[in-house]
Amino acid sequence: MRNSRSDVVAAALRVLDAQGLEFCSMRRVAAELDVQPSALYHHVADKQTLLALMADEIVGTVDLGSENPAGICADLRRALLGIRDGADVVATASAFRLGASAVEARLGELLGEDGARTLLLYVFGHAQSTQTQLQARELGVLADGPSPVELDASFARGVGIILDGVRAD
Amino acid sequence: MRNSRSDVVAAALRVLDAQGLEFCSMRRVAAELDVQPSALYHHVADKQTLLALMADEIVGTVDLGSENPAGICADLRRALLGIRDGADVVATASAFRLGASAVEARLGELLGEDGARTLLLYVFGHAQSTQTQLQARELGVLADGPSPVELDASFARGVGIILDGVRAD
DNA sequence: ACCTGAACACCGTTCAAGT
DNA sequence: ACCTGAACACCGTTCAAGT
Repeated sequence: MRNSRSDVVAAALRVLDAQGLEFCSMRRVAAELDVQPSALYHHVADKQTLLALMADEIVGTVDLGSENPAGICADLRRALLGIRDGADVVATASAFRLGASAVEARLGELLGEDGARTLLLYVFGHAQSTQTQLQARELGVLADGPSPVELDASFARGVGIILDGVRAD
Repeated sequence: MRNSRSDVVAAALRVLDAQGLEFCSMRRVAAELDVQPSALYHHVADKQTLLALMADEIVGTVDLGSENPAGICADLRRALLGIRDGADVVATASAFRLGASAVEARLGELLGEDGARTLLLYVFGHAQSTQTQLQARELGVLADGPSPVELDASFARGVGIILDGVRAD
């Protein structure tokens, strides 16, 4: 046995974190494993499937035990921001199978379907925008804009607004 | 004078609507204009810039006169869904310059910054997910899932939740 | 089962040169 | 000012063939 499917996913996540989604090509993932590009297709149907598996891995670390929706959202955000372009990867993959995720199911139990959906879309959107801004800042493309602390606070306020709205229903 | 910058943007929007974002390449936009790919770089710095101009065009049709935030959101959604992959194009482009858009400024006047931001991220996320689902349905990849009417309703409920939350603040 | 090697049909972008 | 032609360094994916 040489490489397994999870070796491929792990290598892809390493490439993602090191180079970003733009450069996370099948060819670079193959190179990370010292293997020809075509070898990947023995483990994975296509790139889209690989991205979905990566998304599962990223979201899999979220703690669903809590009764506190704001806590779950914060933990999801932590997971998304924990790897380069994580929000993009998960948002794109989830768009294809919203309702399939354990996080949405758990939030649905706590808040109802509409609340869960509203909250999730907000968390993805905010995390995506945060990650894009922080990267632009690193590249020196963007000088101004909110600091990380301000972004944390703005995230929390948005979650608060939505939770207030769910309760007001 | 042969082609202008707006000719390029218009051609790109035609290709986008006909083929989708995945196939909206610089080479295909050039072909749409009966021109070599390299000719586009006389009008536009790179593909990212072209996508930003397309996003401006898409969002430019939104009516900002109304005092009613829900109405503005509905109109923004109409604009995003009015062209294939419009939500994706605008969401990606806006991530780079949130705060720059006229829509966010107008919603900010009506609701405050946090409310405007929360609402906008939700509208983008919902429209993106809607567009992905409808396309998957067309391709026969997805058989079940909410109908267009149900998607409209779920959108309206999400907007309602957020507006209730803003008022409860 | 897992991988190589070679090929196919694409990309975005640059740059000298033409009109 | 606007465009061509040619090139460069990439893509994702397929498929026969090897072990």
